[in-house]
Amino acid sequence: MLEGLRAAGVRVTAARRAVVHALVDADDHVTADELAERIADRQPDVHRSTVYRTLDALERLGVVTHVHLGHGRAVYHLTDRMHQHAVCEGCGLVVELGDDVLGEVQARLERETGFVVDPHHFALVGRCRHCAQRV
Amino acid sequence: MLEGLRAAGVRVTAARRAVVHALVDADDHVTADELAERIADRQPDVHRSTVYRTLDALERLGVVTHVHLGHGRAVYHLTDRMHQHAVCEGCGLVVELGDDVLGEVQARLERETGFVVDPHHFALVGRCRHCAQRV
DNA sequence: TTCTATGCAAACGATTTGCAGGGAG
DNA sequence: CTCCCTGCAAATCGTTTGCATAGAA
Repeated sequence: MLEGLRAAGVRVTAARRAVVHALVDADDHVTADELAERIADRQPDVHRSTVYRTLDALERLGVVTHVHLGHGRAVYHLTDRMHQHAVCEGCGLVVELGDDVLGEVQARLERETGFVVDPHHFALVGRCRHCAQRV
Repeated sequence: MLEGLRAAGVRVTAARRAVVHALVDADDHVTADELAERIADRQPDVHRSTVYRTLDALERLGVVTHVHLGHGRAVYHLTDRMHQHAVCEGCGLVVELGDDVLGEVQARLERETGFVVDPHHFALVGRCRHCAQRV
């Protein structure tokens, strides 16, 4: 992957190596800040803004994708680990969904209105099994 | 509606009257800032924060609902004009959808995982007919 | 009179940007 | 040697909050 960067004319630096490693190590659903914290354990001088800029660069290369889980917080993951998300507004639980949950809806919407839904960029929101009961 | 406020133990003030009128007059999908601007035409001393606080109060009473249309901007509308939204990430176009678009998906998700989707709080994102073509 | 609602300014959280210096190629 | 990348500080955007006062009931 780092070689891929170099091939794309992007420079490979210590900060970028750190971001890539942190991403590979991460269980999914990491925020930029969480990544920055984890990186700071070993490289305290990697600045938050660099993490953002690196994530941005990786995203433009197509190897990283971000998802909005609701108010504010966006999470990042490797593109090849792509899947859809549902977020509980009660407890914040993130449910991973198959890539096809919206299949029929997407198809019908496109056929009828021409609108092409991007099911990955924003999570579905709602209430998980537990929180749904105590509303 | 204003009487409803009074009945709920909430005070009816000039600012609140203005917000309610602006909401009623508005074609859907108004941001808090847009409301504040429109109100400022006639009552320049109604502060943005008051608009936010009033919308919040109206929302707690159940007569107003807000929807997140993507990055940042939230839009408000009267609860009885409720419907689902799809937003184009290319041009910002807001498509109004019936209340049932996600019906099957919602049902299946709840049956299989217990997750109850709230299809109103966040819009579906994607690309409208026109923007979908030039990607 | 009482206590909620308001204006103002300042704080907020997540992210972005301008700048001058540092380091990859 | 050239430019991209970085750290830092400051700016941004949408929204919220603390405060002392105006005003609804």
